[in-house]
Amino acid sequence: MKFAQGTPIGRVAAETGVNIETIRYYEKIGLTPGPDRTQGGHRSYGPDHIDRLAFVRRARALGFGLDDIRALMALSEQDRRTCAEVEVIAATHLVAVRGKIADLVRLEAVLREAVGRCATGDAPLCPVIQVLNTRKSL
Amino acid sequence: MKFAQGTPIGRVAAETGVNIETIRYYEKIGLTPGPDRTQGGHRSYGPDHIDRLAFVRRARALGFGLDDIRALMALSEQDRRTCAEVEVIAATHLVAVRGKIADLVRLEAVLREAVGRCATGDAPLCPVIQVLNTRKSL
DNA sequence: TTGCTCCTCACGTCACGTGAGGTGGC
DNA sequence: TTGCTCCTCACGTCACGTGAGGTGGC
Repeated sequence: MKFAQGTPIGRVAAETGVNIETIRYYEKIGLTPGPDRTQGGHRSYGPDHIDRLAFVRRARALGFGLDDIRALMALSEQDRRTCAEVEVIAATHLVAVRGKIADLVRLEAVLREAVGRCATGDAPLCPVIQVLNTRKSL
Repeated sequence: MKFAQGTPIGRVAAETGVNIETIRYYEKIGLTPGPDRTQGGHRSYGPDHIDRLAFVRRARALGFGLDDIRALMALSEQDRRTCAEVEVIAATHLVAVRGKIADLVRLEAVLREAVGRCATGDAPLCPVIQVLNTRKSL
């Protein structure tokens, strides 16, 4: 009576790359369904659960927020007519990612320049402190 | 007896670009010193306070964490021999910024490619969902 | 006097991670 | 039986933002 047992959470974590506590957190907030339990109360996962967690993990790796992921998971279970909605979510996220890149590239340039002047060592005042004391926008 | 009054928090917020609640938060965690108070208990800022808040704001705009900023502010008040320590903090942060940029650029490429295939409309399955269901690293 | 600004709490946000104290299962 | 894994619950993290309920100051 014990064949086809599910996978325990630790193994799921190792297979999906999602931390054990994070798996429980996703279940708690309703992002992923709660699995069956053993008689002792331990979680017992089936292949579907593992696929879902892997999906969430990849979506997180792509920077999607949990609300977006919730929507993406729902859409992924419907027919391909929903691709338009998926595209909206992904395209919006893409814009956000590009915005973050642009911001960081700007910071990088300012930091690189200031740190570079530190390295030359011939600045009268610390160039980094100077930048932080300079009254100009970003 | 009322000349040389300090600046109220609202004006400080407007001048420095730091939100009122954020100014109070910085004071609460000891990042910035608490200013004098009026008889009614209102905060009254002097030029030094305003300079400090502007410093914090620029450092935050460059992506420094509050602990780094605490250290940078302390160092900025010492002689220029501390530039080496400032440089370490800034250079470490620069490495982190570059790491984030690299991560985001990778995400951007994956998202752009998938969303691009959505736009052509001739994919059998939604390309974004496909990416999320594909078992490969990041 | 109006009403705009300021005050102090406390709780919410985002996506988890950490620890305490206790138990299942090979 | 050992000890590794799992359990729940509560609190911590980061850097704030929001709201409640009340008051100062021109």
